[in-house]
Amino acid sequence: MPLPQTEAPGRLQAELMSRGLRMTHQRRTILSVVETAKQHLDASQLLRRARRLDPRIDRVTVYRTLALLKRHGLVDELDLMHMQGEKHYYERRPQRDHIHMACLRCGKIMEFESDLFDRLKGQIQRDCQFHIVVTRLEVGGYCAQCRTSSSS
Amino acid sequence: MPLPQTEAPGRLQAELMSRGLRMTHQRRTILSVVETAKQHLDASQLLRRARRLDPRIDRVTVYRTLALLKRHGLVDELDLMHMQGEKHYYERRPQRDHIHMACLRCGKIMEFESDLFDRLKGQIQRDCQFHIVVTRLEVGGYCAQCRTSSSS
DNA sequence: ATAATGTTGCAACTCAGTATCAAAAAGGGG
DNA sequence: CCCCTTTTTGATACTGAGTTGCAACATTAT
Repeated sequence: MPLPQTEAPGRLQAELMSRGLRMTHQRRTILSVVETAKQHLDASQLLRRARRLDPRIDRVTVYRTLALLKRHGLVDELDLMHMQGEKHYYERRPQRDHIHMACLRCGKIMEFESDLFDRLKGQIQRDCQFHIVVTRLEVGGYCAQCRTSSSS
Repeated sequence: MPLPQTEAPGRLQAELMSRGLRMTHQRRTILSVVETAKQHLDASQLLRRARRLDPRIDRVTVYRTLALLKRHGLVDELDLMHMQGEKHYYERRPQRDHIHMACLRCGKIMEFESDLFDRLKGQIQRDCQFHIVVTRLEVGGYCAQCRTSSSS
């Protein structure tokens, strides 16, 4: 039974170095935070965690590193339906795209993979002759718990 | 042959009035701008157009009216992959959801409807027991023209 | 080690969107 | 038609995410 995507720690770092980018102490720190995150983090949460490992990291460096990772397709930027403020959230780009569902009542974020989604992307590429680089499918609504517990 | 969604002008206004909301001069003006827009407009573009019809409209009123329309599900808010700045774009909520494709090179926005997308939403509701209120599927990539003309 | 080049921290800035609050306008009842 | 209550508005000040410019500093190749 194959391991479900061996999330090798240091993978991001290896990717960047293989592209000839300088590996600074700050970048290493930020990459490790991104790699070990269990939830979706925004830039200021990332900064706080990075500073616990190296207090002299500046927020500008976090933004610059995130921009770098985005440019190289190593992280995806999410809005999560802008449920609080306009900040963005980040996650390592997964091997297979998934959908983000945000419960408008409890704020929970759920992820969902689907063959239909993969087929839809294929259809877009074919029917629209559009070369897809990045997709973002976000859904707002009410989760099973919130649907039954009182509202809606 | 049925008309493809008679975009009756004044429809938004009628919707809001039927919900018991006060119809002010400013709201009427902003609604008419939203209804007659041929492209996706951001808040400041909406303000400029509204001011051509009534110069004493304030930008705060535009934001408030957009929030109102969003709350009532009458407009959708788009990010269009944040290609320039973090502003949002608005469009009347269509009868059938569609996908927005943004060309990362020329900036063109394309729309696409798909049965697969409708089926995917159905699958989400069923498999995740999630009651969908709003969806946003945005795709970034390269359009047919930009793919062939020089870069890839 | 040294030099060339890329990266960082700091501070100042931009820009979209929000909060507050007194003044003005809607709409219902007489 | 006018008054009264309630909602809406405009002005202003503010917030908060993200960016820019630049001198000082770290990284990598030599």
